[in-house]
Amino acid sequence: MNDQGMATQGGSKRKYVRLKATNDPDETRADILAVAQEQFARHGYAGTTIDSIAAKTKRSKRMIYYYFSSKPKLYKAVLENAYRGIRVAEESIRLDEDDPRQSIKNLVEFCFDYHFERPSFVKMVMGENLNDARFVSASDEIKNLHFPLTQRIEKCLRKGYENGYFGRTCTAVEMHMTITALSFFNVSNQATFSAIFDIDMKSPAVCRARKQEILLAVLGRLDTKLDDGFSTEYR
Amino acid sequence: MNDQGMATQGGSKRKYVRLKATNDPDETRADILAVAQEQFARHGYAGTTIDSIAAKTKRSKRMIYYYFSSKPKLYKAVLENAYRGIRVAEESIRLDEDDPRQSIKNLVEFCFDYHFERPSFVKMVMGENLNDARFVSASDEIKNLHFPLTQRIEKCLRKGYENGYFGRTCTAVEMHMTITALSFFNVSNQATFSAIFDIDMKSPAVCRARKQEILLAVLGRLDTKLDDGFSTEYR
DNA sequence: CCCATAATGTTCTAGTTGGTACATTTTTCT
DNA sequence: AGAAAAATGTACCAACTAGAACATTATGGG
Repeated sequence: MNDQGMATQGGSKRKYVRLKATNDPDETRADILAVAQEQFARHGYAGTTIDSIAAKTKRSKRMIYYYFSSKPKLYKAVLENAYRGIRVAEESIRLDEDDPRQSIKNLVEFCFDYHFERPSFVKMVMGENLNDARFVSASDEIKNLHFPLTQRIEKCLRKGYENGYFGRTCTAVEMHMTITALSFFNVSNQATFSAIFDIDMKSPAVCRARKQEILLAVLGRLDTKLDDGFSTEYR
Repeated sequence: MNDQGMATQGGSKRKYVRLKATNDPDETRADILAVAQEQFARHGYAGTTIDSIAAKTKRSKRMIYYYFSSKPKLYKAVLENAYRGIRVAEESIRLDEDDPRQSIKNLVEFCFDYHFERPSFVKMVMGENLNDARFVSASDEIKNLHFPLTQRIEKCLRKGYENGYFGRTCTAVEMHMTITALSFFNVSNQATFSAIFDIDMKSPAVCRARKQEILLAVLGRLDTKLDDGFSTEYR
């Protein structure tokens, strides 16, 4: 792989990429990053030791400091990499279907699947929240990554409301939060929920049912007219 | 406080409770437990040091080992205490209203508020999930605490469906999961969401709107008939 | 009032962990 | 080929941490 001598996606600025891989900084960086994500996700920031990362790496501990300088900087690199992943993936969601309900369905399906298939991303985000989002707050890159999606959702919601597909509407951020919450929780709290209610939330059947459930709640939110005889205002 | 010489709620088995509080095991235990919950919630299991707990306690580190033997046992005590708290509180939710939609509303409101007001409980649960629910799985007490609520929810859902209040129904566990997910996420991911979308999710206005949003989704789920022209089956 | 015991304080240690100093090999450029 | 620079390996340390050893005080029954 990468034996064409072409530039790699990594941050290396060398003119010519070496063909032999005895010393391979890009590979080393990527290796460290992948192992670090796995470890930080599983054991949290404090629970992860640089030694444990190094042990699972093809290179030595020295390399972690060589490329990432310190534990917090390594963590930050992992986190930004993770957020970049979901934001890029979101671009491919189809939100311009003729029937906006189909767009919302696409959104739910993407969100559910993305989280379900990437538990270590979910755990990274959980870790950040336990840490009061210290690293997310400090990263301009992460904070500037979300605008596109909410704007597209807003467009979709407006279309659905104006064309009479949705009886109600809500803000794009609220919609995004609802869908994300349901998709996220399905993974983030899988361990305790599975243990307490004695179900296997990873099984295809349960997973399928849950996805359908989420879709019903989300579409129900946009569709319902329950004003008849029951006020939803809080007393 | 507790100057009547009556038995305290703690595990002490002394016949007579001391009136002076120079040595006060119940108080010491409770103090340690509260501080420990706060610390474990904020910094996770690995991130919390016994020394840091001791420093915030009125007593010394020695007492932590005196009453709780080890770090994992202290953690387990904190966790069981936290779960006991919510299960007991759940008993007071009114789920037998004439209008089952009101029951569901009560449930949503309770769940939302309980989590919102107890971020450290939420964080404990997050920590457990990051740890693959190791302690929850090992605690029979926690696992046997949930039955009452789901049974009551099921009764409420059946009544609502049979009496025509709900156009659809679902299992009690699904309903519980949906409501919990939305309420839980609102707290668990507050930090990253607030940072990324630049909103203050702790403000009363945002909080109120969010609660309403959740209620609409949940009731919408039970109410909607969207079979007209749009199938929710996955293709 | 005295003593067994419960409750608390102080000091130390063995093991870990983030990070560094120093040494060595590999690659690139001329 | 040979020197400079990049990449990697090894050995080590200072700080921290869970827990234990040892010492002391407070309490309540007789």
